Amino acid sequence: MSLRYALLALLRVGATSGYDLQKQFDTSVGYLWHAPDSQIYPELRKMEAAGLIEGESQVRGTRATRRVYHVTPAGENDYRGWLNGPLTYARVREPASLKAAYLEAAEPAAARTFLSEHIAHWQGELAQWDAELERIDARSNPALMKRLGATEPDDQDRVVAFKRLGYENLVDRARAEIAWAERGLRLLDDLDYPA
Amino acid sequence: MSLRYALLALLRVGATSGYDLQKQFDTSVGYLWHAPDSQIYPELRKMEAAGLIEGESQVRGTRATRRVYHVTPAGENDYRGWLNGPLTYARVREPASLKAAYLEAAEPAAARTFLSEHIAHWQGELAQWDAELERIDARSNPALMKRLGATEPDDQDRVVAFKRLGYENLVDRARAEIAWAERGLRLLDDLDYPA
DNA sequence: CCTACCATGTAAGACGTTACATGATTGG
DNA sequence: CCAATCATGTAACGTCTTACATGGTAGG
Repeated sequence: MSLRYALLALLRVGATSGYDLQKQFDTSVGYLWHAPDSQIYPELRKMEAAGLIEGESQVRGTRATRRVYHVTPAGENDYRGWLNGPLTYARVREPASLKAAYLEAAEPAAARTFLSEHIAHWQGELAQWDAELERIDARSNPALMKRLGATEPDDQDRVVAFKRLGYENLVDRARAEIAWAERGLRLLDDLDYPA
Repeated sequence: MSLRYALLALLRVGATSGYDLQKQFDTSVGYLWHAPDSQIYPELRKMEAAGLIEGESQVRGTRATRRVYHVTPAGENDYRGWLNGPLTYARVREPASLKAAYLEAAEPAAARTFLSEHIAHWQGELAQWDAELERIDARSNPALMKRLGATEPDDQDRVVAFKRLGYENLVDRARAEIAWAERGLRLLDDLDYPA
Protein backbone atom coordinates (compact mmCIF):
# COMPACT_ATOMS: atom_id res chain seq x y z
CA MET A 1 0.00 0.00 0.00
CA SER A 2 3.03 2.29 0.35
CA LEU A 3 3.36 2.76 -3.41
CA ARG A 4 0.18 4.79 -3.33
CA TYR A 5 1.57 7.11 -0.69
CA ALA A 6 4.95 7.40 -2.33
CA LEU A 7 3.11 8.57 -5.44
CA LEU A 8 0.93 10.97 -3.48
CA ALA A 9 4.01 12.40 -1.75
CA LEU A 10 5.53 13.17 -5.14
CA LEU A 11 2.34 14.47 -6.70
CA ARG A 12 1.65 16.78 -3.77
CA VAL A 13 4.67 18.82 -4.76
CA GLY A 14 3.25 19.43 -8.20
CA ALA A 15 1.34 17.83 -11.04
CA THR A 16 3.37 15.14 -12.76
CA SER A 17 2.96 12.57 -15.50
CA GLY A 18 3.34 8.84 -14.99
CA TYR A 19 6.49 8.94 -17.04
CA ASP A 20 8.09 11.62 -14.87
CA LEU A 21 7.08 9.77 -11.72
CA GLN A 22 8.64 6.66 -13.08
CA LYS A 23 11.88 8.50 -13.77
CA GLN A 24 11.98 9.74 -10.19
CA PHE A 25 11.46 6.16 -9.06
CA ASP A 26 14.51 5.15 -11.07
CA THR A 27 16.79 7.72 -9.43
CA SER A 28 16.45 10.01 -6.40
CA VAL A 29 13.28 8.87 -4.68
CA GLY A 30 13.85 5.43 -6.15
CA TYR A 31 16.62 4.79 -3.65
CA LEU A 32 13.97 5.12 -0.97
CA TRP A 33 11.10 3.47 -2.80
CA HIS A 34 11.22 1.83 -6.17
CA ALA A 35 8.49 0.76 -8.55
CA PRO A 36 8.59 -0.15 -12.24
CA ASP A 37 6.38 1.52 -14.83
CA SER A 38 4.25 -1.59 -15.05
CA GLN A 39 3.16 -0.92 -11.49
CA ILE A 40 2.95 2.87 -11.64
CA TYR A 41 0.53 3.34 -14.52
CA PRO A 42 -2.10 0.90 -13.21
CA GLU A 43 -1.77 2.34 -9.72
CA LEU A 44 -2.33 5.89 -11.02
CA ARG A 45 -5.50 4.70 -12.74
CA LYS A 46 -6.74 3.05 -9.58
CA MET A 47 -6.00 6.19 -7.62
CA GLU A 48 -7.87 8.27 -10.14
CA ALA A 49 -10.82 5.86 -9.99
CA ALA A 50 -10.74 6.22 -6.20
CA GLY A 51 -10.86 10.00 -6.56
CA LEU A 52 -7.47 10.60 -4.93
CA ILE A 53 -5.93 12.19 -7.99
CA GLU A 54 -7.14 13.71 -11.22
CA GLY A 55 -5.42 13.56 -14.57
CA GLU A 56 -5.45 16.01 -17.44
CA SER A 57 -4.46 14.91 -20.89
CA GLN A 58 -2.01 17.30 -22.47
CA VAL A 59 -1.31 17.34 -26.17
CA ARG A 60 2.19 16.59 -27.33
CA GLY A 61 2.92 17.27 -30.99
CA THR A 62 -0.01 16.39 -33.21
CA ARG A 63 -1.26 13.00 -32.02
CA ALA A 64 0.52 12.10 -28.78
CA THR A 65 -0.78 12.95 -25.31
CA ARG A 66 0.60 12.82 -21.84
CA ARG A 67 -1.51 12.56 -18.75
CA VAL A 68 -0.56 14.88 -15.91
CA TYR A 69 -1.96 14.07 -12.49
CA HIS A 70 -2.61 16.26 -9.49
CA VAL A 71 -3.81 15.45 -5.98
CA THR A 72 -7.47 16.07 -5.10
CA PRO A 73 -8.66 17.15 -1.63
CA ALA A 74 -9.69 13.52 -1.05
CA GLY A 75 -6.18 12.44 -1.96
CA GLU A 76 -4.66 15.01 0.39
CA ASN A 77 -6.92 13.62 3.09
CA ASP A 78 -5.90 10.07 2.41
CA TYR A 79 -2.24 11.04 2.43
CA ARG A 80 -2.55 12.75 5.80
CA GLY A 81 -4.39 9.72 7.13
CA TRP A 82 -1.43 7.58 6.14
CA LEU A 83 1.08 10.00 7.68
CA ASN A 84 -0.85 10.40 10.92
CA GLY A 85 -1.97 6.79 11.22
CA PRO A 86 -0.08 3.73 12.35
CA LEU A 87 2.33 1.82 10.15
CA THR A 88 1.68 -1.88 9.69
CA TYR A 89 4.84 -3.91 9.97
CA ALA A 90 5.45 -6.91 7.77
CA ARG A 91 7.08 -10.03 9.15
CA VAL A 92 10.82 -9.90 8.80
CA ARG A 93 12.09 -12.21 6.08
CA GLU A 94 15.82 -12.05 5.62
CA PRO A 95 17.13 -14.49 3.04
CA ALA A 96 20.70 -13.62 4.09
CA SER A 97 20.01 -14.51 7.73
CA LEU A 98 18.33 -17.72 6.68
CA LYS A 99 21.29 -18.71 4.58
CA ALA A 100 23.82 -17.72 7.23
CA ALA A 101 22.01 -19.85 9.80
CA TYR A 102 22.59 -22.97 7.69
CA LEU A 103 25.98 -22.14 6.28
CA GLU A 104 27.71 -25.17 7.81
CA ALA A 105 26.46 -27.28 4.90
CA ALA A 106 27.93 -24.92 2.31
CA GLU A 107 31.33 -25.32 0.74
CA PRO A 108 33.92 -23.21 2.58
CA ALA A 109 34.68 -21.16 -0.50
CA ALA A 110 30.98 -20.56 -1.12
CA ALA A 111 30.53 -19.38 2.46
CA ARG A 112 33.25 -16.78 1.97
CA THR A 113 31.85 -15.72 -1.37
CA PHE A 114 28.40 -15.30 0.13
CA LEU A 115 29.65 -12.97 2.86
CA SER A 116 31.91 -11.04 0.50
CA GLU A 117 29.08 -10.50 -1.93
CA HIS A 118 26.85 -9.44 0.92
CA ILE A 119 29.39 -6.75 1.78
CA ALA A 120 29.69 -5.70 -1.85
CA HIS A 121 25.93 -5.52 -2.26
CA TRP A 122 25.39 -3.31 0.78
CA GLN A 123 28.38 -1.16 -0.06
CA GLY A 124 26.72 -0.44 -3.38
CA GLU A 125 23.48 0.52 -1.65
CA LEU A 126 25.37 2.55 0.93
CA ALA A 127 27.17 4.53 -1.76
CA GLN A 128 23.87 5.51 -3.38
CA TRP A 129 22.26 6.50 -0.11
CA ASP A 130 25.32 8.39 1.07
CA ALA A 131 25.40 10.28 -2.19
CA GLU A 132 21.74 11.11 -1.76
CA LEU A 133 22.41 12.36 1.77
CA GLU A 134 25.11 14.64 0.39
CA ARG A 135 22.70 15.99 -2.21
CA ILE A 136 20.17 16.59 0.54
CA ASP A 137 22.69 18.48 2.68
CA ALA A 138 23.82 20.51 -0.31
CA ARG A 139 20.16 21.01 -1.25
CA SER A 140 21.06 19.97 -4.77
CA ASN A 141 18.55 17.14 -5.09
CA PRO A 142 16.05 18.19 -7.82
CA ALA A 143 12.99 16.69 -6.12
CA LEU A 144 13.93 18.26 -2.81
CA MET A 145 14.53 21.66 -4.41
CA LYS A 146 11.13 21.55 -6.03
CA ARG A 147 9.60 20.71 -2.67
CA LEU A 148 11.50 23.45 -0.90
CA GLY A 149 10.28 25.90 -3.52
CA ALA A 150 6.72 25.16 -2.39
CA THR A 151 7.59 25.37 1.31
CA GLU A 152 7.55 28.33 3.68
CA PRO A 153 11.14 29.41 4.46
CA ASP A 154 10.58 28.70 8.17
CA ASP A 155 9.63 25.09 7.39
CA GLN A 156 12.44 24.31 4.98
CA ASP A 157 14.88 23.09 7.61
CA ARG A 158 12.27 20.68 8.89
CA VAL A 159 11.66 19.30 5.42
CA VAL A 160 15.37 18.73 4.97
CA ALA A 161 15.77 17.24 8.44
CA PHE A 162 13.02 14.64 7.88
CA LYS A 163 14.21 13.71 4.43
CA ARG A 164 17.63 13.21 5.98
CA LEU A 165 16.13 11.07 8.73
CA GLY A 166 14.52 8.75 6.21
CA TYR A 167 17.77 8.15 4.35
CA GLU A 168 19.75 7.82 7.55
CA ASN A 169 17.75 4.73 8.40
CA LEU A 170 18.82 3.12 5.15
CA VAL A 171 22.43 4.17 5.66
CA ASP A 172 22.40 2.67 9.17
CA ARG A 173 20.95 -0.49 7.77
CA ALA A 174 23.63 -0.82 5.12
CA ARG A 175 26.42 -0.19 7.62
CA ALA A 176 24.98 -2.81 9.98
CA GLU A 177 24.79 -5.39 7.18
CA ILE A 178 28.40 -4.71 6.21
CA ALA A 179 29.65 -4.92 9.80
CA TRP A 180 27.74 -8.16 10.29
CA ALA A 181 29.16 -9.81 7.18
CA GLU A 182 32.67 -8.71 8.14
CA ARG A 183 32.15 -10.38 11.50
CA GLY A 184 30.97 -13.42 9.59
CA LEU A 185 34.19 -13.49 7.59
CA ARG A 186 36.21 -13.34 10.81
CA LEU A 187 34.14 -16.24 12.11
CA LEU A 188 35.17 -18.24 9.04
CA ASP A 189 38.80 -17.42 9.87
CA ASP A 190 38.29 -18.68 13.41
CA LEU A 191 36.72 -21.86 12.08
CA ASP A 192 39.80 -22.38 9.88
CA TYR A 193 37.95 -22.00 6.61
CA PRO A 194 40.54 -21.59 3.85
CA ALA A 195 40.82 -18.04 2.53
CA MET B 1 11.97 -18.79 -3.39
CA SER B 2 13.45 -18.94 0.10
CA LEU B 3 10.41 -20.71 1.54
CA ARG B 4 11.44 -23.79 -0.39
CA TYR B 5 14.91 -23.75 1.11
CA ALA B 6 13.70 -23.00 4.60
CA LEU B 7 11.54 -26.12 4.27
CA LEU B 8 14.39 -28.18 2.87
CA ALA B 9 16.65 -27.03 5.71
CA LEU B 10 14.12 -28.30 8.23
CA LEU B 11 13.36 -31.52 6.38
CA ARG B 12 17.03 -32.36 5.98
CA VAL B 13 17.24 -32.87 9.75
CA GLY B 14 14.54 -35.50 9.62
CA ALA B 15 11.24 -36.42 8.03
CA THR B 16 8.46 -34.08 9.13
CA SER B 17 4.79 -33.50 8.41
CA GLY B 18 3.38 -30.26 7.06
CA TYR B 19 1.74 -29.67 10.38
CA ASP B 20 4.99 -30.00 12.33
CA LEU B 21 6.78 -27.75 9.87
CA GLN B 22 4.08 -25.19 10.29
CA LYS B 23 4.47 -25.28 14.06
CA GLN B 24 8.18 -24.67 13.73
CA PHE B 25 7.38 -21.71 11.50
CA ASP B 26 5.19 -20.29 14.24
CA THR B 27 7.93 -20.42 16.86
CA SER B 28 11.69 -21.05 16.75
CA VAL B 29 12.57 -21.03 13.08
CA GLY B 30 9.59 -18.75 12.52
CA TYR B 31 11.50 -15.84 14.00
CA LEU B 32 13.93 -16.27 11.14
CA TRP B 33 11.49 -17.18 8.41
CA HIS B 34 7.72 -17.32 8.71
CA ALA B 35 5.06 -18.86 6.50
CA PRO B 36 1.42 -19.68 7.17
CA ASP B 37 -0.05 -23.14 6.64
CA SER B 38 -1.85 -21.92 3.55
CA GLN B 39 1.53 -21.44 1.95
CA ILE B 40 3.30 -24.49 3.36
CA TYR B 41 0.98 -27.26 2.20
CA PRO B 42 0.86 -26.15 -1.44
CA GLU B 43 4.62 -25.60 -1.47
CA LEU B 44 5.22 -29.12 -0.15
CA ARG B 45 3.10 -30.50 -2.94
CA LYS B 46 4.97 -28.50 -5.53
CA MET B 47 8.26 -29.69 -4.09
CA GLU B 48 7.08 -33.28 -4.21
CA ALA B 49 5.94 -32.81 -7.81
CA ALA B 50 9.42 -31.44 -8.57
CA GLY B 51 10.99 -34.53 -7.00
CA LEU B 52 12.78 -32.63 -4.23
CA ILE B 53 10.94 -34.39 -1.44
CA GLU B 54 8.88 -37.53 -1.02
CA GLY B 55 5.93 -37.99 1.27
CA GLU B 56 4.69 -41.08 3.00
CA SER B 57 1.14 -41.23 4.29
CA GLN B 58 1.03 -42.54 7.82
CA VAL B 59 -2.14 -43.82 9.41
CA ARG B 60 -3.41 -42.01 12.47
CA GLY B 61 -6.20 -43.75 14.35
CA THR B 62 -8.66 -45.43 12.03
CA ARG B 63 -9.37 -42.96 9.25
CA ALA B 64 -6.96 -40.03 9.53
CA THR B 65 -3.58 -39.84 7.84
CA ARG B 66 -0.61 -37.58 8.06
CA ARG B 67 1.89 -37.09 5.34
CA VAL B 68 5.52 -37.18 6.39
CA TYR B 69 8.06 -35.78 3.96
CA HIS B 70 11.72 -36.49 3.54
CA VAL B 71 14.34 -34.98 1.24
CA THR B 72 15.35 -36.88 -1.92
CA PRO B 73 18.86 -36.80 -3.39
CA ALA B 74 17.57 -34.30 -5.95
CA GLY B 75 16.30 -32.13 -3.08
CA GLU B 76 19.64 -32.36 -1.30
CA ASN B 77 21.25 -31.27 -4.53
CA ASP B 78 18.92 -28.35 -4.96
CA TYR B 79 19.50 -27.28 -1.37
CA ARG B 80 23.26 -27.31 -1.79
CA GLY B 81 22.89 -25.36 -4.98
CA TRP B 82 21.05 -22.69 -3.07
CA LEU B 83 23.61 -22.66 -0.26
CA ASN B 84 26.60 -22.54 -2.58
CA GLY B 85 25.06 -20.24 -5.14
CA PRO B 86 24.57 -16.50 -5.08
CA LEU B 87 21.76 -14.79 -3.22
CA THR B 88 19.53 -12.49 -5.22
CA TYR B 89 18.84 -9.26 -3.40
CA ALA B 90 15.47 -7.59 -3.55
CA ARG B 91 15.16 -3.85 -3.80
CA VAL B 92 14.98 -2.23 -0.39
CA ARG B 93 11.51 -1.01 0.43
CA GLU B 94 11.25 0.53 3.87
CA PRO B 95 7.83 1.95 4.65
CA ALA B 96 9.25 3.49 7.84
CA SER B 97 11.97 5.34 5.93
CA LEU B 98 9.45 6.53 3.39
CA LYS B 99 7.18 7.87 6.09
CA ALA B 100 10.03 9.47 8.01
CA ALA B 101 11.19 11.27 4.90
CA TYR B 102 7.85 13.06 4.62
CA LEU B 103 7.08 13.51 8.28
CA GLU B 104 6.95 17.30 8.12
CA ALA B 105 3.35 17.09 6.89
CA ALA B 106 2.28 14.92 9.84
CA GLU B 107 0.78 16.23 13.03
CA PRO B 108 3.49 16.65 15.69
CA ALA B 109 1.80 14.18 18.02
CA ALA B 110 1.51 11.63 15.21
CA ALA B 111 5.19 12.02 14.39
CA ARG B 112 6.09 11.18 17.98
CA THR B 113 3.68 8.26 18.06
CA PHE B 114 5.12 6.88 14.85
CA LEU B 115 8.66 6.86 16.21
CA SER B 116 7.60 5.51 19.60
CA GLU B 117 5.70 2.68 17.98
CA HIS B 118 8.66 1.98 15.77
CA ILE B 119 10.78 1.54 18.87
CA ALA B 120 8.14 -0.64 20.52
CA HIS B 121 7.80 -2.80 17.43
CA TRP B 122 11.52 -3.47 17.10
CA GLN B 123 11.91 -4.00 20.82
CA GLY B 124 9.34 -6.75 20.53
CA GLU B 125 11.26 -8.35 17.66
CA LEU B 126 14.54 -7.90 19.50
CA ALA B 127 13.20 -9.64 22.60
CA GLN B 128 12.23 -12.70 20.54
CA TRP B 129 15.52 -12.86 18.71
CA ASP B 130 17.54 -12.29 21.87
CA ALA B 131 15.63 -15.08 23.58
CA GLU B 132 16.36 -17.33 20.62
CA LEU B 133 20.05 -16.47 20.81
CA GLU B 134 20.05 -17.47 24.47
CA ARG B 135 18.39 -20.77 23.62
CA ILE B 136 21.04 -21.31 20.96
CA ASP B 137 23.87 -20.62 23.40
CA ALA B 138 22.29 -22.87 26.00
CA ARG B 139 21.65 -25.45 23.27
CA SER B 140 18.09 -25.69 24.53
CA ASN B 141 16.38 -24.90 21.23
CA PRO B 142 14.49 -28.08 20.17
CA ALA B 143 15.16 -27.73 16.45
CA LEU B 144 18.83 -27.07 17.08
CA MET B 145 19.14 -30.04 19.43
CA LYS B 146 17.62 -32.30 16.83
CA ARG B 147 20.08 -30.98 14.30
CA LEU B 148 23.03 -31.42 16.65
CA GLY B 149 21.92 -34.99 17.28
CA ALA B 150 22.47 -35.68 13.59
CA THR B 151 25.81 -33.88 13.48
CA GLU B 152 29.34 -35.14 14.08
CA PRO B 153 30.62 -33.89 17.48
CA ASP B 154 33.47 -32.07 15.73
CA ASP B 155 30.99 -30.10 13.62
CA GLN B 156 28.57 -29.13 16.35
CA ASP B 157 30.30 -25.89 17.27
CA ARG B 158 30.16 -24.80 13.66
CA VAL B 159 26.45 -25.52 13.44
CA VAL B 160 25.85 -23.43 16.56
CA ALA B 161 28.14 -20.65 15.38
CA PHE B 162 26.31 -20.26 12.05
CA LYS B 163 22.87 -20.43 13.57
CA ARG B 164 24.05 -17.70 15.94
CA LEU B 165 25.35 -15.65 13.04
CA GLY B 166 21.98 -15.73 11.32
CA TYR B 167 20.13 -14.47 14.35
CA GLU B 168 22.79 -11.87 15.12
CA ASN B 169 21.97 -10.15 11.86
CA LEU B 170 18.37 -9.76 12.97
CA VAL B 171 19.40 -8.57 16.42
CA ASP B 172 21.71 -5.97 14.87
CA ARG B 173 18.92 -4.85 12.62
CA ALA B 174 16.50 -4.40 15.51
CA ARG B 175 19.04 -2.46 17.55
CA ALA B 176 19.78 -0.18 14.61
CA GLU B 177 16.07 0.52 14.06
CA ILE B 178 15.62 1.37 17.74
CA ALA B 179 18.66 3.64 17.81
CA TRP B 180 17.47 5.39 14.67
CA ALA B 181 13.97 6.03 16.01
CA GLU B 182 15.42 7.34 19.26
CA ARG B 183 17.52 9.74 17.25
CA GLY B 184 14.33 10.70 15.44
CA LEU B 185 12.63 11.50 18.73
CA ARG B 186 15.54 13.71 19.71
CA LEU B 187 15.20 15.45 16.36
CA LEU B 188 11.57 16.20 17.20
CA ASP B 189 12.77 17.70 20.49
CA ASP B 190 15.22 19.90 18.62
CA LEU B 191 12.46 20.99 16.25
CA ASP B 192 10.35 21.96 19.28
CA TYR B 193 7.67 19.37 18.67
CA PRO B 194 5.51 19.19 21.81
CA ALA B 195 6.14 16.08 23.88
C1' DC C 1 16.25 10.16 -41.57
C1' DC C 2 17.33 8.03 -37.57
C1' DT C 3 18.30 7.64 -32.82
C1' DA C 4 17.31 8.73 -28.29
C1' DC C 5 13.90 9.69 -25.47
C1' DC C 6 8.90 10.37 -24.39
C1' DA C 7 4.80 7.94 -23.10
C1' DT C 8 1.77 4.20 -21.84
C1' DG C 9 0.46 0.17 -21.18
C1' DT C 10 -0.79 -5.66 -21.01
C1' DA C 11 0.16 -10.42 -19.44
C1' DA C 12 1.84 -14.04 -16.77
C1' DG C 13 3.40 -15.59 -12.77
C1' DA C 14 5.65 -15.70 -8.05
C1' DC C 15 4.89 -14.62 -3.52
C1' DG C 16 2.32 -13.51 0.49
C1' DT C 17 -1.85 -12.46 3.51
C1' DT C 18 -6.35 -13.18 5.36
C1' DA C 19 -10.30 -15.51 5.67
C1' DC C 20 -12.85 -19.55 5.18
C1' DA C 21 -13.57 -24.54 5.66
C1' DT C 22 -13.47 -29.32 7.31
C1' DG C 23 -12.85 -33.24 9.92
C1' DA C 24 -10.17 -36.75 13.14
C1' DT C 25 -8.06 -37.91 17.40
C1' DT C 26 -6.48 -37.85 22.08
C1' DG C 27 -6.68 -36.98 26.84
C1' DG C 28 -9.11 -35.62 30.71
C1' DC D 1 -18.36 -36.38 25.89
C1' DC D 2 -15.96 -32.33 25.08
C1' DA D 3 -12.14 -29.42 24.33
C1' DA D 4 -7.67 -28.96 22.64
C1' DT D 5 -4.88 -30.24 19.31
C1' DC D 6 -3.78 -32.69 15.04
C1' DA D 7 -4.05 -32.32 10.14
C1' DT D 8 -4.92 -30.43 5.64
C1' DG D 9 -6.40 -27.68 2.69
C1' DT D 10 -9.26 -23.80 -0.78
C1' DA D 11 -10.40 -19.01 -2.25
C1' DA D 12 -9.84 -14.34 -2.91
C1' DC D 13 -7.08 -10.76 -3.09
C1' DG D 14 -3.08 -7.60 -3.16
C1' DT D 15 1.72 -6.77 -4.30
C1' DC D 16 5.67 -7.05 -7.10
C1' DT D 17 8.65 -8.76 -10.90
C1' DT D 18 9.75 -9.84 -15.58
C1' DA D 19 8.79 -9.87 -20.05
C1' DC D 20 6.36 -8.32 -23.86
C1' DA D 21 4.36 -4.65 -26.73
C1' DT D 22 3.49 -0.29 -29.18
C1' DG D 23 3.93 4.06 -31.05
C1' DG D 24 5.04 9.37 -31.12
C1' DT D 25 8.28 13.15 -31.01
C1' DA D 26 12.41 16.01 -30.97
C1' DG D 27 17.00 17.01 -32.18
C1' DG D 28 21.08 16.38 -34.70
